[in-house]
Amino acid sequence: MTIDDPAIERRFENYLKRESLKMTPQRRRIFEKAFEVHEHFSVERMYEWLKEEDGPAVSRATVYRTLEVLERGGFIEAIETRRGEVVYEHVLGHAHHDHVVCEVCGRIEEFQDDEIEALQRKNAYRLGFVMTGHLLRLSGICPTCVKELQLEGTLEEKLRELGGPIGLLDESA
Amino acid sequence: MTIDDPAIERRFENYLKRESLKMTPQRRRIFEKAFEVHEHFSVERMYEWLKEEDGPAVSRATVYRTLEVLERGGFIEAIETRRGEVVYEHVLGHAHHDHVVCEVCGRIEEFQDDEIEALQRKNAYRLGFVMTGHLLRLSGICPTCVKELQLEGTLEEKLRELGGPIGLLDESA
DNA sequence: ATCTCTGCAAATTATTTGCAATGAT
DNA sequence: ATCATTGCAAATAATTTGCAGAGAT
Repeated sequence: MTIDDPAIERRFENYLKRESLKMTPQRRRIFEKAFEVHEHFSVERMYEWLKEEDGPAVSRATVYRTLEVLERGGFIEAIETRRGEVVYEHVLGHAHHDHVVCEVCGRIEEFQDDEIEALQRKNAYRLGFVMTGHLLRLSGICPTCVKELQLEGTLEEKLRELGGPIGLLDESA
Repeated sequence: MTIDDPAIERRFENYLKRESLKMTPQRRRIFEKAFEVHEHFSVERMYEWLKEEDGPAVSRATVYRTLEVLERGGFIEAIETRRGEVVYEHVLGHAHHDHVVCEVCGRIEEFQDDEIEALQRKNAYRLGFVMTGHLLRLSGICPTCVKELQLEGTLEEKLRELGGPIGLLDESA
């Protein structure tokens, strides 16, 4: 673990205690890995990591179960990349942020915008909702891919290949 | 179909032609149903609707395949409700909008905010991305559910039951 | 006539679950 | 000692796919 280690791990222990859950070697390994890496990870990747490195074995089922615990506790967050793909990232208590995902290479960047947050709350409130959370994910093409695509053809062609919505655009047959 | 029928259906036909796809009775049924209903629907629900009503039979596989075509064409949009649940809604060429989903009952409301859209674009641009789309989904508790929950207990208790992140909140053991 | 679609059933993929043994408090 | 957790393998659930026959242009 790289940042804030003992503090955050103690919180995890406290959390478990408070919820009458137990600290096990498996949970510790998963927790530590989640905070050690600085990438987004899927269930499968976490499972692979732990299998490669040595330490108490961790089954896939346990990874699923533990990530769920971590998510409930607010230690990690799930991000849905595109339909079907779920990746996680740890939360360090640092300010919340949202993501921009590159449609081409999958690269994920983060950003944070208080104005957007405020406007979201305003809109929920206007509809009578108590807002409890949000998911904001921008899709786009990252600087690197934009450059590459421009070498090969027009951006529009490429967007088309990516399966963009083009049915509503033209009136002509 | 209720709104703008012939026009939108002709667009669909054009789209198919342009992509060398064929108009089949199955595709027509699915398309028309998608624009007839004013609800969000899942693959399964669409399948059930078509099975109940009469007309040319449509298999589940075809529903999957056709909804994908419709999505690519921009005729419908997929919304991911919560992890795993995907529902669709038709697009009428009307302004884009986002959603607020009730955590308790699943009710979905829509809103639209140009300021948010502009800020999104700004953030993507700042990171060097060409923005191609976005997904914004607020979670919350709808007016009805808020009322019900207040009858039974504190909102906080209930949020806790819903599995809110509570691990990072308190420092104390 | 040609090339796409459809339905079916099998295959895949992702995730969940029952249960007996193990381990944490 | 008690009660939660683990691993396994079986069970689910959701979606995809191969293929032969049917259908659209």
